[in-house]
Amino acid sequence: MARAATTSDAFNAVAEPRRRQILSYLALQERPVGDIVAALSLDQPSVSKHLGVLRNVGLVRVRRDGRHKFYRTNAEAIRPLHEWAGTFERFWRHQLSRVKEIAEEKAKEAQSISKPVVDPQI
Amino acid sequence: MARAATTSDAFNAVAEPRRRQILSYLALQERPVGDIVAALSLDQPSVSKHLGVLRNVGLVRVRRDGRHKFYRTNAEAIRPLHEWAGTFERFWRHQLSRVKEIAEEKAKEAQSISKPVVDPQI
DNA sequence: TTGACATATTCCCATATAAGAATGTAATTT
DNA sequence: AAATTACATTCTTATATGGGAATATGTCAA
Repeated sequence: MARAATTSDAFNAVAEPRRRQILSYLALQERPVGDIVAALSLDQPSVSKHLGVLRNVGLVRVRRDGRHKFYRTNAEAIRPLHEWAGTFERFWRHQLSRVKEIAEEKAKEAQSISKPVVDPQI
Repeated sequence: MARAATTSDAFNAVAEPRRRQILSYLALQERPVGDIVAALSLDQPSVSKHLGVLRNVGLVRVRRDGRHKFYRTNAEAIRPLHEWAGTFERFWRHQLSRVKEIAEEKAKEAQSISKPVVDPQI
């Protein structure tokens, strides 16, 4: 079996850096394809293809106006990703506090070496 | 150019569902490879390969003990993902409030139809 | 040393990419 | 209708994948 399609879910879709750029660009305001091309200096077909992937997984929405198509990011679709990553938050907090503890222990050691047994308070 | 390597960053690495499972499993406690194989019912070579990818991008750490290797997830490495997704939080909040507004407007309409012009307060 | 156990690596294969180039399609203007 | 503008699709190509099977490596035990 090969790698899962980029269109299989939001996780695969946002693995591509340009698609993340596009999402950020379209989060603030809807934009026609040409603006994305200009703003991110990518080729037009490339942008259309990336937008196709993003549309497929619901990460962007389109609105047509004459010969322009306005795309905007559908932030809701990014939420599952945020939530999945969020389930690890308590773990990285623990890790951080362990790192802190160790750092503090080391600092203490260093202190007791440089200042042998003089004036423990302060 | 082909798709970026799964080992190019955390985004690509976690795009694979089994690797996300492994990360969740190893978040609570370090585990030898055999436990992962049993818990997720995957083939051992498959697990080793996934662990290789995760190790490459710093998503897991290893400790050897005799002929066992204990893996644990390095939650810190998931943080950038959480933070990137988090930059869209205010947008999905806005979207939600818009949806709410619309729902409330509709409810109001429905109400004014069923209760024509009777007692607007309350 | 031999053997058993735990994990890693290699090879093969079907599949999917992303970029680039070229072409297609749809809507608008002249 | 012809030309133009704005996007989308198709084709090719180099490259990477994940699973399965087989094999290699490393560590301990008898």
